[in-house]
Amino acid sequence: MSKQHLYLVDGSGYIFRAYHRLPPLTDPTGTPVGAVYGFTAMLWKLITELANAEAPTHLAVILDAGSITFRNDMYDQYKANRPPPPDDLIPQFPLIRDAVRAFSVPCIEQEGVEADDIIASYALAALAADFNVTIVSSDKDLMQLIQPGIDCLDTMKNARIDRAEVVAKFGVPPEQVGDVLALMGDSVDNVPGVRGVGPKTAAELIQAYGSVEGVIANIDAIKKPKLRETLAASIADARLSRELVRLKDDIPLAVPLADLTLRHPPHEPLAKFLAKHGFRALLSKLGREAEAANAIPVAADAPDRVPFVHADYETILDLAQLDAWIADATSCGIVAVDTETTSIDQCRASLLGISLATCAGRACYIPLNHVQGEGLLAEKLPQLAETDVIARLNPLFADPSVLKIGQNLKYDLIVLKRHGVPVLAPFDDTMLLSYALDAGRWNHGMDDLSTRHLGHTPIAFKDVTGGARGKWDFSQVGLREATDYAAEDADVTFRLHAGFKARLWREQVTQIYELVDRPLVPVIAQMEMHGIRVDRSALAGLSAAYEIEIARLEGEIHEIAGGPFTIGSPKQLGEVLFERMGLKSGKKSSKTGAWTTDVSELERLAGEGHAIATKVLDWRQHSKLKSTYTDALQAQINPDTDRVHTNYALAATSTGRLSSNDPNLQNIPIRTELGRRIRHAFVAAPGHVLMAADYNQIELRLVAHIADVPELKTVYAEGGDVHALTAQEVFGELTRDTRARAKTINFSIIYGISAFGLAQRLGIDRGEAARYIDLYFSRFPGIRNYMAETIAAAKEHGFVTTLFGRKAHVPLIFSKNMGERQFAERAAVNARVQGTAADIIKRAMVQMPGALTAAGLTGTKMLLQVHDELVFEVPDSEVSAATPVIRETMANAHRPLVDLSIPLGVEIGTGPSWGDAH
DNA sequence: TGCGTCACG
DNA sequence: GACGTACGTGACGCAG
Repeated sequence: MSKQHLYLVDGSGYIFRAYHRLPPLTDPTGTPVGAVYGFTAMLWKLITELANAEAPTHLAVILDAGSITFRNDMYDQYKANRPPPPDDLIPQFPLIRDAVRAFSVPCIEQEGVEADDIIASYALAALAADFNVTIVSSDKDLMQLIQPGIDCLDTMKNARIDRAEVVAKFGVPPEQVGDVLALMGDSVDNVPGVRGVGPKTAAELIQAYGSVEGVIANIDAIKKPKLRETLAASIADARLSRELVRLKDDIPLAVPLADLTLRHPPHEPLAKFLAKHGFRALLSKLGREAEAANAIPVAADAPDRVPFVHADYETILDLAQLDAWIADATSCGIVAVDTETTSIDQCRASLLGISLATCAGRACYIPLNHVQGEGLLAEKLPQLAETDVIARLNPLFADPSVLKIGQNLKYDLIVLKRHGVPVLAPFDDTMLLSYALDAGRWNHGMDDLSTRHLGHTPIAFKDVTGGARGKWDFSQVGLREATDYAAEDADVTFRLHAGFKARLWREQVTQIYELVDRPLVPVIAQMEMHGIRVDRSALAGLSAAYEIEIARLEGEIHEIAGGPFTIGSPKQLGEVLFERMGLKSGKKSSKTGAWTTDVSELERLAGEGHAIATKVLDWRQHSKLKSTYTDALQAQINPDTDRVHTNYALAATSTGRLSSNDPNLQNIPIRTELGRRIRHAFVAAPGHVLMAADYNQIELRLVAHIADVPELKTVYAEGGDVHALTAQEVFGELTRDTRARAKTINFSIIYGISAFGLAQRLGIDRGEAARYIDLYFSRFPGIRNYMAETIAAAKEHGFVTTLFGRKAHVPLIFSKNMGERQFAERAAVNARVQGTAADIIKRAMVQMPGALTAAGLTGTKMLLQVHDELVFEVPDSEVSAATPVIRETMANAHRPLVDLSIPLGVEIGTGPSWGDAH
């Protein structure tokens, strides 16, 4: 006969996790119930779905009764930093007690102690009574309790945590976890710990000395001087922390163990509770189909109410079927769309199929060009004709009353346009919604979003196409499998949309999404489709010239080095320079222990007169230019258009900037004459010129505005020289040299200044750099305030916002590690400025097509964006008319959303090539 | 795949 | 007084 098994649910911990993981659902009365739903579903699962050997015989939910406990007597700052629960979570606490009662499960809480203490007391009492115990929690404090007969269950990850897991996680067994936790401290609970001691150090110390007291007794034996000092200074904190994390395990049991017996969930109260809050999926699981059908479901669509069932996805093979889906989409007023193609290159990909979803769990795939067999033997499977399907879908795609949803819709927009779909509007993009909500917190790819927000990981593309190497093309995937994969993507997109859309207003990012990022999609799609003309033979000529130079330098380098080696291998180069040749003090070695051979190091050697260093630098420059630019760009020319089509990533950066890839056209050389030749290979089409329009010092202008520095604003208003002003203010005189140094100082402000960094850039010592910074701040006190306020805002919210309301999350601002935290502080300061500049140029791009059209400039095309620069291809006849339109559009791009107290300067140049347009 | 390096704003 | 040190990207070659 199997043992009795008590499950102790850590209610508080679970509620918070459910709240953050689930979308903001509301019940029919408008009460928020997302966390209640998550909690109820978890309890249901626990009671009904565990296999016999693990099934609970006894169950209790433990909650925190109040925020003041006996630990506050020990330390009044305990948990003092904890923010109050979010507004819409507060009304859910009583509902969770209702839920527990509806299951006829005891709900235990007690003033003056924490849920963890009650759990500890019950766990040990039950163990003594020969129960098995499972603690449903992922709280690290509770892991102290794990021992034979007691384990932890993380229901979110569906993972059991036993002794071995604890050892793997903490480096010590459960009975020593409390000692490790005490040394580490906990910033959330405000357990002081020992400064500078993280999980690794704490584990090492406890492994060596057994306990906090053991460490204290052996402080003198600790090798690292810094650690020894900190520990010696923190003995009181360490002892206090040890007591704070110690669980109180002898609380009298408020409800005797016998009363925790789990009875089969009584249907009536539970059904009533589920119906009241609209939890239809659970009602049907309870066998209450009728009530499920009648209940008003939770609003905001609970995406995880509906399971993912691949078999439910439909393959569309006849027109009547297709028409039914189109009718469904039209009556729903909303449809998720996804395309399957032969390539990730949107400008070359051809269409294989289209999937649609009209509801969570209701999705289909319309295969168009799937084949059976390979190569010449490939035979097209019976499917609907592409032209017929496109003709039927076009009215839906253009229907203003039907919202189209996509994930990275720019891709689909381009592919579909190339296959006869002129319009896809109105639309929402889940990738961009996620970006507006969570930029800087995580990536915005569909698989990650699905796993994170829906708790479901979609089928991986490479699993469908046969292994890592992609044995097959997606065209050869069978229709059933293709449907499982493709329809699931549309289904996931549909479900993600509901959750994101509900958060948009609440989290105040509607403007950035609706007026900046979303309208940019068709604009960028057009730019990518236009592409830019590249002179292939010019590139080939450069490649050949670089090749000769590389070969020559290679010979000379090997000669000096006394033998051949791979110059491109930093490892080998370092060994040659600093070991074989014995060059002096090539000290710097990094994490891998290898010699540093970067530009600054080689320049130092060159300055000391080592010819080999100069030659290696030269070799590096030539091989960089050849491999990354002249060779690679030739290969990127699209044979159909004879132009290069970059791909702009709209949700890749943490600050709101775009990024460019395949190929990256935002890092084409310009700073050196040698590299600049590559820019001359970017040319205008016959009868056109290239026009480059740059914002002048936009980020520094924004600093002047945001930090409200009167002197800087005046200089910008009067068209003066800001670097000259800075030179005058900081150095007291204006010379070529002081102006150059002032320019560096101004840049350092944008990046979040540090004396060390500035010293390195200026080649001066730290003290001097610190004096300049002090002087700068005393001259422009607004800047110091602005930086402090930005950092304070980041610490309060975890993000900073641009003038347009874009959020840039900086999660490391909460790091215990000082280096990481300072890094986050600099990133926060920079993100406001960099992000606002990104918003401005994005607004310019959104408004540009309309401005050009309104001026009758139908031949002028926007081709590229390089952060503060836009590149256009302009017919010769339109050059003089286009210049003022582009200038005005860019200079006024912030209006009417934002007011600026400085003007935005725009510099415009034209020429036959990009190199000539600057 | 991770690292070092270097191209850009 | 020590810590590590500018902000944001993408692509390449090497070596495990």
